[in-house]
Amino acid sequence: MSAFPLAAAASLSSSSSVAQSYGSALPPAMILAVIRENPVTIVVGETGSGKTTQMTQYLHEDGYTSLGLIGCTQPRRVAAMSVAKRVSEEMGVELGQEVGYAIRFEDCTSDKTFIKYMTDGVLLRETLSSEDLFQYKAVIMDEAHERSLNTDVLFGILKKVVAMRADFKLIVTSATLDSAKFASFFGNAPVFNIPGRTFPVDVLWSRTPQEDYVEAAVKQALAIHLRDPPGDILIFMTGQEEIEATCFSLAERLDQMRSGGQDVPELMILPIYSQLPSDLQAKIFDKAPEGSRKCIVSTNIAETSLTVDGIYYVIDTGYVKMKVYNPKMGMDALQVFPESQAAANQRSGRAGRTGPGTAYRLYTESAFKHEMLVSSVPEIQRTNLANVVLLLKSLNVDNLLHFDFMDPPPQENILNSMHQLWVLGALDNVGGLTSTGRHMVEFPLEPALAKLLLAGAAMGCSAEALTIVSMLSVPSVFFRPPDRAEESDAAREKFFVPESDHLTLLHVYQQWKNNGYRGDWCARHYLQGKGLKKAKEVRAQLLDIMKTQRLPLTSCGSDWDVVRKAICSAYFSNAGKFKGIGEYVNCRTGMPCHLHPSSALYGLGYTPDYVVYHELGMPCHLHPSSALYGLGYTPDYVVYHELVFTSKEYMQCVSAVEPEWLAELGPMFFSIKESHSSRQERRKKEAATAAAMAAEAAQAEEAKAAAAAAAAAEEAERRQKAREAAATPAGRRATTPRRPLGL
DNA sequence: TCTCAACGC
Repeated sequence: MSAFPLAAAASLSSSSSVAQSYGSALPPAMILAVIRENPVTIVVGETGSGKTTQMTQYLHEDGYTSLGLIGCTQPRRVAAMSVAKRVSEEMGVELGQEVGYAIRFEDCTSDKTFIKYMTDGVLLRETLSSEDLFQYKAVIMDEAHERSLNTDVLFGILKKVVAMRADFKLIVTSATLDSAKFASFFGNAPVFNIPGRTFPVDVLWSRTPQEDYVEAAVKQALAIHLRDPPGDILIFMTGQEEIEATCFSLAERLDQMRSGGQDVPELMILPIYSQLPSDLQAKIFDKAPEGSRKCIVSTNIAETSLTVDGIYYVIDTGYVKMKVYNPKMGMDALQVFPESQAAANQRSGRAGRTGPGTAYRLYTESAFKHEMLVSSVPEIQRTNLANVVLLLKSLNVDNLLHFDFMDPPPQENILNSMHQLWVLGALDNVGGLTSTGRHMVEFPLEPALAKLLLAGAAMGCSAEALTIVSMLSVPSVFFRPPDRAEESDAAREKFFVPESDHLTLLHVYQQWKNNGYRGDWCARHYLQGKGLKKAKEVRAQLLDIMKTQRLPLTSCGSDWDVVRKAICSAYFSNAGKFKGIGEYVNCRTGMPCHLHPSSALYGLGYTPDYVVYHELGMPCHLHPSSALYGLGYTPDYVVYHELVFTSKEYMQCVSAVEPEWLAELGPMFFSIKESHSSRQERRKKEAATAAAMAAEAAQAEEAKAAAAAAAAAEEAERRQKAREAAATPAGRRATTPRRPLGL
């Protein structure tokens, strides 16, 4: 048996009611003995304890793999891949053979595989085809304290598996903070403590609350740079805008000092956030030249996803951006909240990976103790659960309100998600799965996108739907370097299909295909080649699933109106009705959604005689990245992929739709009837004594509407022409059908 | 009032 590097310092503590004690030195044999004797074991292992790579090998050496697989789940794909690679190297086998990994759209395992690393979402999906996970003898849920949505659902499912199978072992890793809670959820499971090998970090508090934490962080970073011994600095901010402001201000202050004659050593200022193009991201791993140091300004991405060595100083603003779902509004809000105490400790810990470090917290100790939650609200309690509901339904969980969640989500979220699925035709009137629902659950997609594929198949445009769904399943392919924002925006606009952001994505993909899937073509048009390639892979995998589902692959050619209709049938719950310049209202909830001034739909309007009827109305905005933003024509009705409140209620990924489609495809929400205003008009006219005058008035009204419509059409045409003149992607006009919508 | 954290199936 290989040496267990953790054993020397490992100890076993017990949960409240299991009074076992194993002393301070714990050989692997003892850990394995406890696992043998208990169906569930909680392992508290700090970062750097090596548990992720060692535990699977121990279980293998203890014979668990002779009868089945050992699975180990990770919250992130890169972790699943890199850990599998390392373990395969340690065991001297080829990756993908005895040791492999599986992530969405990528299965790197074989018949020989007995240790399998995977994302927790993959294991969750596997429970669909084998409810008791019979192929696994043991599952290790790593980083379970992060409490991802999938982890939490798996908790409930694996608890059942443990109850069903006496031969199954579950090992859950947790942070110290949650170990008692985890142990109690799994029936007083024993708890191991495996100390990590990180260095101590001095925590320094702000004496007074900071009004402007960007300014405070800049000052602190400069103070460290000018005063303290070598070692790199990591600053945590909430988002891209703050990061850029911080970087700018730091550079400016350094310039000022130098031009004032001060001798300031060099400081590499490095922003990092997920939307940053990957070549710029990679710079944070460059070593600072001798005599200088680097200062990384980061979002949460450096809290868990990215680990940079050499950090001795952490500056923590104390805030974090989080998505919170509001079921009443059907909207996500992306808002800044104080971080949790657990997150603060995690951030501080980033200063202690290479040597003893210092964490500067830009808030008071009292704020930490009294204003911060001990740990973050688990994702399952603040998210749309449509996907989870669909999955549990297909696992025959009849009553979701009684499902054994460690922290149950608000009942309202569950009921709202069930309603969404009913609306999409995935659930019947008594909450059972329909055949549509059974088709949908086969796709590793959110329900609306799965529905879009099914609708595409039914309407003869599944090839186009497939491309759009694939493009929405990868990070945005539009490349927007902060220093070339205008150029890249102009490049993006050349691909715009004015009536639809969804069709714009389709257009980009088709152009890329027409240009031989070339990388240099991507670079020229400010597109992420990597993302497009990924979309192509995703498309192929989804196509495989479509084949097994016997769904036809058909193209509608250049008749893209059909595609918009398919989009409408997936997204009619997210319909917005034109309200005023730049402003829409969600037809159902009354939620506001605004057109962004750069939308194609912005700035023009007309009044239809008939409307899709709904009294409520709240504004929603077009996102500035939308093809519909500010380009000059305004459809009366749009559907959107997602509504997120940031500075405003912004719709993301918007398509114009015909009102009669909404009535046809979403009859539970919409019916066509005469609008209030046009009814009044009619009655007025009826009351008029002179029939001739009334007719004249009507004529005048019509002429006005026609003129407005013509003007709108002309304007749209003009803008289109202007864009075409500027556009370079070959053949765009030839392949993009368009007509001014609803005019 | 012209822009969004980072994860995942």
